[in-house]
Amino acid sequence: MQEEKKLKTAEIEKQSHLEFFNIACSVDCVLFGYAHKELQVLLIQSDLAEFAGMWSLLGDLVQPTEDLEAAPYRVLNERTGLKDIYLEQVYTFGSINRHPSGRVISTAYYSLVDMATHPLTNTKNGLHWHPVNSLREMAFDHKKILDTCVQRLQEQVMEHPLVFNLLPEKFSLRALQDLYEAILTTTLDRRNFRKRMILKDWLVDLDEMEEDVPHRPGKLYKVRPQLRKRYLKQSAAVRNGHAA
Amino acid sequence: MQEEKKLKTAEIEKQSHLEFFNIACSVDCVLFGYAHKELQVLLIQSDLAEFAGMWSLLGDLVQPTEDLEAAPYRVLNERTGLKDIYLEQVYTFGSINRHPSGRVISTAYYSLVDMATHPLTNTKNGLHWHPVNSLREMAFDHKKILDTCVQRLQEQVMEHPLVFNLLPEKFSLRALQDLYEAILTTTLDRRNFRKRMILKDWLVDLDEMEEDVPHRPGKLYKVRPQLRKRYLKQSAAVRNGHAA
DNA sequence: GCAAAAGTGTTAATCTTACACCCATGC
DNA sequence: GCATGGGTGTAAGATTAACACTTTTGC
Repeated sequence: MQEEKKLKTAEIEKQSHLEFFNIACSVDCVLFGYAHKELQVLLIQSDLAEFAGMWSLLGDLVQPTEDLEAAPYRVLNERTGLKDIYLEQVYTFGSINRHPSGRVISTAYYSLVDMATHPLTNTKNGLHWHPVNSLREMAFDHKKILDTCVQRLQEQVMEHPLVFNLLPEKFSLRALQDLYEAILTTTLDRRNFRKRMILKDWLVDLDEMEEDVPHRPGKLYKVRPQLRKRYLKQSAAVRNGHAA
Repeated sequence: MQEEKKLKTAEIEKQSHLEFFNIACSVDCVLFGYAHKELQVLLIQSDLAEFAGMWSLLGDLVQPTEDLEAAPYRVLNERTGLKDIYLEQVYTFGSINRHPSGRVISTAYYSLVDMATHPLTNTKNGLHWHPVNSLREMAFDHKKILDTCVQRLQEQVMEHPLVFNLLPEKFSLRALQDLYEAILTTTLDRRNFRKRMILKDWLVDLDEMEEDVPHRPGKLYKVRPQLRKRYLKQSAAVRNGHAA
């Protein structure tokens, strides 16, 4: 008993000097896409035996020479080629045993990525888009991270013009509403939705119509250019200035 | 040029193996108190030469053997003796140069602490309560952290029954309103404030009156006991269950 | 002309804000 | 009785939610 206590103390003593820096910091990116009227998330196969066959988010260790907030931009860029789009920090996960091969604290970010204009450049390690709502189990605590990010996205999406990266440049209000319904997993009243969007003043009426639709064509809109700067493909300068 | 590149590559190579774990993780706690009708924050003198004479938040490195979220509870407990009260993670700060003596990534938490019933047990290193609104400069990036936490507190405070730790068990609506005004740094309409509080159903009318006031005494209220459990002094079990 | 989706307005309910007078107490 | 803050209600405005019919196109 006494012996055991002494050992423990010694161990803690040792750790307090050598192992404080034995915690690694990583980022995990929840990259949301949109296809087939469903919200998608970019996943990769876990390379750990413990999680064989399970999907994981895109993550990487934070480099000693990069700002924490630069790390998810790097991951995003490495995986999709995208450089300067909206990324939001959501939460930091740090349970002792969340990573089987060591102590890793991970900060989660989410972003919205246009799957259509940024096709994956490779499918190594099973990199692929997966419908968010058909995911049950994931590697690490990534299901929890994903859920937290989906919730945050849902909270933000009505207040901020985030979603326009997920649509082509020209889109109909119906397409926009479909997207919102996919994100919020509800149905929305068409008239109220249109009123709200008009009120928000995020859209520019293009005076163009849908073509080749088997019904009455809808008007086409685009997002106001200023908003594109702020939330979508934006300059590095703006991005850095935005960091909280 | 070529030489330099080679060196850099070698350096990065080295870092990728040895120095990934050379990033330390810490937590910084923004402990809010309330006195003299002002929001206060618990500060300590910075022990670094770089920040001589400046105040800093209470922080500590995350132990290798504790969950990230356990760390702020430990810091809180070490400084105030409080064990189980509401702590919310706010944001993680990780600029390369935020800490002069090494790479430290810090996750910020805030909490609300009753200064009256939990007086400081020591004033070592200048530990003291400081009015939030008279702080200009702080050590590290702690002013930014503080500002972020104040903002989060302001966002949360009307939606959640957070503030009752900052008042005695029995309080008048006026005292409650003073507190809200201190937190939000606005004035509030008395009638509308009272209506809102009644609507929220957070309070129990004690059928008692203020005493020894030089004017008409007000009714006394307490917070509903269930809410005390959820947000205030709560059991460790509840706390652990609450972690996001 | 039929199927399919676009487009459009009004009403009721709710919530938010602004605002003024009488009341109870200590001195 | 006077100074101080306690206590109360109402009306206007803004926001949100519910709801149905006509129009345009492709086939």
